[in-house]
Amino acid sequence: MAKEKTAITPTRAEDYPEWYQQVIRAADLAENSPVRGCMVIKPWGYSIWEHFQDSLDKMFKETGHKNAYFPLFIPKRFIEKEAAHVDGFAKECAVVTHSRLEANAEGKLVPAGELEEPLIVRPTSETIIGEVFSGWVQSYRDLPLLINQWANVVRWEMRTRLFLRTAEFLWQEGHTAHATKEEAIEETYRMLDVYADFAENYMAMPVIKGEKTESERFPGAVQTLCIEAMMQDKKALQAGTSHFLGQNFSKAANIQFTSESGQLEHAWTTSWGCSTRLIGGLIMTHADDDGMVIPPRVAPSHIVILPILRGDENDAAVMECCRKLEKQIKSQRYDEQPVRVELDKRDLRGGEKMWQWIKKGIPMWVEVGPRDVAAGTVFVGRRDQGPKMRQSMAADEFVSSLPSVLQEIQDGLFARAKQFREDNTRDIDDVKEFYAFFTPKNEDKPEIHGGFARTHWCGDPEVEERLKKDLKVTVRCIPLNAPEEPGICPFTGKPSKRRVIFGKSY
RNA sequence: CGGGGCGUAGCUCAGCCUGGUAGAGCGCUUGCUUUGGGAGCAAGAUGUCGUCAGUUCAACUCUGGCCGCCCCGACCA
Repeated sequence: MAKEKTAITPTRAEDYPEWYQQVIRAADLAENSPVRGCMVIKPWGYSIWEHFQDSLDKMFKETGHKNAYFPLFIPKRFIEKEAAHVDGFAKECAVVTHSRLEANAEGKLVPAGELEEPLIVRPTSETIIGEVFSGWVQSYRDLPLLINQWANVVRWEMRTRLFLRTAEFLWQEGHTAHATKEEAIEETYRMLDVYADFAENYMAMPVIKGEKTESERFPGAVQTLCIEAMMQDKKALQAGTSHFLGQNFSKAANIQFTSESGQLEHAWTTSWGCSTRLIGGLIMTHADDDGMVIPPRVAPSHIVILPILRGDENDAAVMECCRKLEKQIKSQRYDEQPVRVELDKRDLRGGEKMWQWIKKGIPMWVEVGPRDVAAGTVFVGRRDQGPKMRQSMAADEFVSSLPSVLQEIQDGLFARAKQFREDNTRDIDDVKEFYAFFTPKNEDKPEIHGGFARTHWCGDPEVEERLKKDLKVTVRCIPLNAPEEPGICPFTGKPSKRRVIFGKSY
């Protein structure tokens, strides 16, 4: 059987990491920049980020948060205040040490004006925001303090991949301070729920809510919660985190307040964030061998109109019909907003044009040619179905069905992703089976293998260390919603309270 | 930061071993044909061969330094 031609070479099965790069290129989402480790996010990719921002921002505001902005630079002494935090981030900090450039004898610019204290380009803002919060918080009446920031951060990574790990990335970071431990913990869980809601209902990316083990915890946190998603190569992607910071940062930054009973107390803080990494997750959840697939709720455009122009007397009528259709489509509403439509008038061959949009992952496209104009029909394609499954239908019927079809695509993508995760999740109670599950059959060129193993674990960090070394497998999370299920840890024979999720991660 | 590889057209790369100042495919532009489909034919544009120095009459080719990128390790939203 001849191999079907795919728009992306190689396919997922042939070479997954290369496929990922090619999808980004074909969909025109982003590209590597002249700056080491930093990416250029192109309009189509950035528009996806803007939709993420819009939806998340609304959810943050509905849960009582307000946006603010804090400095890009953090004085070194702030970062030094929280010991575990320093340990975690020191190795990946970009440091500003000079304030100007001067020409040397050879005419080359060299840094001059050394700063008295180096400035760290924020890898995350707990410390600087903590310092500022200490000035904002005096009384229990100032709490809770619920702040979010949309910003860029820098982590000097050795190896980078577009969206998944770049030296600079865009994100939001929520920072809150509370009068009581209970309230802060409640906030930590609430924001995790927001992330899970967003991932599943907007990105159509099913996630498992859970808690990180001590070894995977955020530097300086008491408790780290996360949502974990399974990519199509069966590896796990952490898609959002929410941290209960206890009083670690409030003690470091001296966030103190006078309580109702007149006591001077340290506040309890949280932080939570998600980044442009989510776009990497979106790609690896939905994209296929023909390119990107974008769920309607976060798509830059829902539908593109492709006029079939043949350079003859019919063209004017076709364009006229397309403009009318564009207006009708815009009058439809999906997700409480007008349906987003583009009319692609570019002077390109029809087939070429259609495939460009398929590769970009637009949820739907509609072709209009002279025969359609005459018959009052349109020719409709859906990205969640094969490019050959296009259908002719009455134009007005098509327009009125749009909202429900878009929702059908949204729901279908989620269901498909969830099914994939379930198909690749197994309860494993035996060490041999566990090792076999996570070992590729072809060692030279590992095939896509593994998945999520739901396995008992006694809580011993040595087990984590060994599995990481042997198989590169880690505890992705201790699921929150799983009922207690007493069992035996297959690695130590010790008792275990519940199964945890093991997997290979990004 | 350790080990390996590579920098030649917008992209992917050949040429280098055996020095004589550049090639292919894709892409781009134009023309003709084709037209409900990622097309064909023809013509054309685009390179200080990463960079600096050395050897030489002559360096993309040989030698050395530097810079950058990729892969494998340690780290990671």
